[in-house]
Amino acid sequence: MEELEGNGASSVSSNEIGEKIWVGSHSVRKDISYIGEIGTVGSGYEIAKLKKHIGEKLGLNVERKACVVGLGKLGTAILQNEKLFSNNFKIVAGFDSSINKIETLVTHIPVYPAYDLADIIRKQGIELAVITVPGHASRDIIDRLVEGGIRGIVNFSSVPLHATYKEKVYVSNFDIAGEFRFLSALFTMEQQHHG
Amino acid sequence: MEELEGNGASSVSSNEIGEKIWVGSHSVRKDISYIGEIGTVGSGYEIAKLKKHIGEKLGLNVERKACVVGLGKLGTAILQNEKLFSNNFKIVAGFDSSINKIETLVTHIPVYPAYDLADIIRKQGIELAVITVPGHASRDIIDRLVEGGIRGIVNFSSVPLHATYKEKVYVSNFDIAGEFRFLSALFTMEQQHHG
DNA sequence: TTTTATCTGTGAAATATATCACAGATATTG
DNA sequence: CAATATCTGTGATATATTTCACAGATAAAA
Ligand SMILES: NC(=O)c1ccc[n+]([C@@H]2O[C@H](COP(=O)([O-])OP(=O)(O)OC[C@H]3O[C@@H](n4cnc5c(N)ncnc54)[C@H](O)[C@@H]3O)[C@@H](O)[C@H]2O)c1
Ligand SMILES: NC(=O)c1ccc[n+]([C@@H]2O[C@H](COP(=O)([O-])OP(=O)(O)OC[C@H]3O[C@@H](n4cnc5c(N)ncnc54)[C@H](O)[C@@H]3O)[C@@H](O)[C@H]2O)c1
Repeated sequence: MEELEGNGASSVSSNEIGEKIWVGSHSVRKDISYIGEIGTVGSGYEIAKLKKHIGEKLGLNVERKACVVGLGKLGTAILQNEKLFSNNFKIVAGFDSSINKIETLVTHIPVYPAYDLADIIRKQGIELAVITVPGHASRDIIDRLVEGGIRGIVNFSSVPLHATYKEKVYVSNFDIAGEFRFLSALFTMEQQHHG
Repeated sequence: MEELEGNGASSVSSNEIGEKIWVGSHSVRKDISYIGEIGTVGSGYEIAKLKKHIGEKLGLNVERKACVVGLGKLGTAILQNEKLFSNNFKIVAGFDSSINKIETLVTHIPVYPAYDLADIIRKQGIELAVITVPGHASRDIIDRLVEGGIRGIVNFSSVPLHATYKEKVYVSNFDIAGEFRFLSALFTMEQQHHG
């Protein structure tokens, strides 16, 4: 979108969108239609209008606060990469159980001891978290995140986490080793089908 | 599985598996049945046998080589975390375009300049790659990985990559910001449905 | 052995998702 | 203005995935 706007275009067709994201124009139209009739027959979708509508429906226009739990190698890499986050997500806190880590880490983002987790999340209204603690600690961490009222979690620890639907907390598991297994399975199955 | 074996159990029912991974016992049975009839009515699945069968069908018993492209913060975190990888995945190489990075990085895993990418992958038979270069470079990197005969890619760069089906290369995109957007969308939609 | 409990494998039914096809509205061209 | 090209929104169709229900096999108990 930004790319197209940069090129001076002010509207875009379902076909163009489809090509960009590798899906059929049918699907693009159908998906967009779920959030309302906002296209113009003959010319397509007005980009600014489309972005506004999607943003409103999906709550992407409001700024949301995020935190990182577990400031090891991976956690600090993410913490220090806030430029990666689009302007509606802000990492406002880091947590670790090791006081040593907290005291030695140099970053302009406030870092706290992990026992304050639930409290700080609640007080600051943090809605999103990235978990980068060792696997054995992740179960405990998610419980406390939920206790603090977290809404969404990206879990990098090697043990897959399931948030209970009842508590309305959504979690995505990012597991490199698991993904490697999945990818291997894909291409071995392909080979077994004779390739 | 290992957990259950540790407890002395030698077989497991679809029900028990389902509880562990939060899916219905129906689904467990159906999925397992796709790779053959290996269960025993009345007592369930013999764990050792089950693991062997799944491993063979999905190619998880053979050791596969992996590499990391882009040795920045994120890339080195992954490179230095090889304990994270189960014993059938081995990171055998790292790549970066900056000679400086390559020379200063301390690790026991060999690191190479990025222009050798395709060659080294082919010669060493590397099948899997993790991309952790800045977004603008990822398109080029994937082309060269494919050229070198890569089979699977986990892409951390912020631009989503699609491997062409024709070339039979599978890619998974791990995008934290994107996942945050997705999670936000989930819980805002829930709120709009009145919660 | 007989009875009862357990558990798999799978056809069938129910859902969900993706794809298609086209009426009808707008834009563009001459 | 008329004719043609473009493009959306959506009902209908097709495909895929989940869930269900149960026959029939094995194990355990009596
Ligand atoms: N750091 C994170 O937490 C994080 C999280 C999610 C995604 N990402 C994404 O991962 C990527 C890397 O993040 P980072 O924080 O490690 O950045 P970084 O700048 O620390 O590292 C990037 C590395 O890639 C190397 N590089 C650049 N061009 C290259 C090329 N053509 N070939 C080979 N190597 C090349 C650079 O020399 C550098 O070492 C970015 O796209 C970022 O958006 C980062
Ligand atoms: N490093 C990677 O590339 C990578 C990739 C994928 C997944 N992971 C997973 O991410 C997790 C972290 O990886 P890492 O390499 O950063 O490990 P790490 O050991 O460098 O960091 C773990 C950090 O978590 C902290 N911690 C431990 N228990 C805690 C608790 N109860 N509360 C708060 N903080 C606690 C530790 O003090 C440490 O700083 C691991 O589960 C790993 O399997 C890592």
